Amino acid sequence: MTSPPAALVFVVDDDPDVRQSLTRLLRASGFAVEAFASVRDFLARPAYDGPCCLLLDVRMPGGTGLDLQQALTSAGRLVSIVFITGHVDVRESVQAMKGGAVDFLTKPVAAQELLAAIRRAVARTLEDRRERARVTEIRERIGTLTPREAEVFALVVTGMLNKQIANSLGVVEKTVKVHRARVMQKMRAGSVAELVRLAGTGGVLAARS
Amino acid sequence: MTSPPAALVFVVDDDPDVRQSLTRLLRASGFAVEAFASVRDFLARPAYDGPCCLLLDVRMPGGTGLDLQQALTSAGRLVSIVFITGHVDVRESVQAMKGGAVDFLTKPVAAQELLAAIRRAVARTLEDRRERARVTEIRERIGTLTPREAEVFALVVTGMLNKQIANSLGVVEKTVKVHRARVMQKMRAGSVAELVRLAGTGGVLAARS
DNA sequence: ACCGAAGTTGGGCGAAGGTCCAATATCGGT
DNA sequence: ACCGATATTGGACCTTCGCCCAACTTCGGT
Repeated sequence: MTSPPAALVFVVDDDPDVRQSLTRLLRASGFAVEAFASVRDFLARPAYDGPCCLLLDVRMPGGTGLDLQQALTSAGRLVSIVFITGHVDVRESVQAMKGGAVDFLTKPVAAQELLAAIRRAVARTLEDRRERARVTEIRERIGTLTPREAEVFALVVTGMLNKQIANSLGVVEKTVKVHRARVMQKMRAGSVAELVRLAGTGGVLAARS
Repeated sequence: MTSPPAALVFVVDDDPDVRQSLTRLLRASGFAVEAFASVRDFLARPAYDGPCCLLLDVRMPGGTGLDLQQALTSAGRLVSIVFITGHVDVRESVQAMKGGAVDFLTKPVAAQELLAAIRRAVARTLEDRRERARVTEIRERIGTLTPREAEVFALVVTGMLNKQIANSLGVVEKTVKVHRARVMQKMRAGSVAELVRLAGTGGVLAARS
């Protein structure tokens, strides 16, 4: 479709012929491709942070695709996965899907089906990473708050008035104002509404008042 | 575990023997069970809003389990599903999992595995329904807002000041105050923070200021 | 023609929030 | 012992908000 490579697809399969044909198909469809013969080889490659996805054989000597899926999840490496398998094993497919796989296809794979799955996987990778980037950004801002500021922050997003917060913390209202102002600065919030939203996506859950 | 039935499990399978044995197993484990021979029979039963889940055979004459899954989703009937199948079909399992199934088991099923899946399904049913109930409640409150109030509502959760909202709507600040007060009443929000959270779970997405 | 809901505007008052100014005490690290 | 970060408090000033009172217009249904 597009002239420049739409995304990078990592193909991991122990069968050279399969790698060959998958690579050809994907390249013909405008994707960049890097093929690996084993999970080990793939993990040796430095993480890629552009648009990409993983096309993964399930059963391979020296580390299965499901293991790799687990490993990537644990390591926090967000790469959406499309599985391909030559063996008919429902248990494996279910585990893969539970683990967040985008799709789980059986050989022989219809080209259109594969390409559609790949595109969805690339899109999901991007979306997941965007989301995580947002959360990380907010968490970092929260990290710059002093303990006291963090307390005030948590109470402000609860909807408490400065006076109430002051009572709750055992200090004077004026002090709360100072902390509050600093919180707004550090969190780069222009309003309480924004602050509440930041708290939400940042994981600072406000208890019901 | 518990003496009173923990939950109601709907078993749908065309094989009488399977229904029999599943029913026996589940009852022995403290679940209440209702068994049906077909999708049609199950759909004839009025919806149950207590803790429950669906134990569903995939292939049956007169409507497959996957069809039922689709139908329930479309109808907005939240019942988590555990599939059981006698046929090894990866495509079916993947579709089921994509459709939100809790698990997809193959015959013969290990009792412990089945029970664990059932418990997870019941828990998810409850959780999903609680979540939907919350959203519905909030949507209903939003529904009581007049058009103008809804506009003010949307702008307030953006973090705009009354004065800015007034300019944006071409009215005087005083008017905005009136609408705003009514919004707080109708939405039963005690603070802007609460209002923002209500807007979030209610689907009123505040554009970035 | 009448009535109620919705939208609008007015005044005034007290509470709350934001922003300047400046000051003090404590604690940990240099 | 000194310094910077943190936490604390004070005052003054202005803005903003929430809530009380009341009033007017428009629109749609009875």
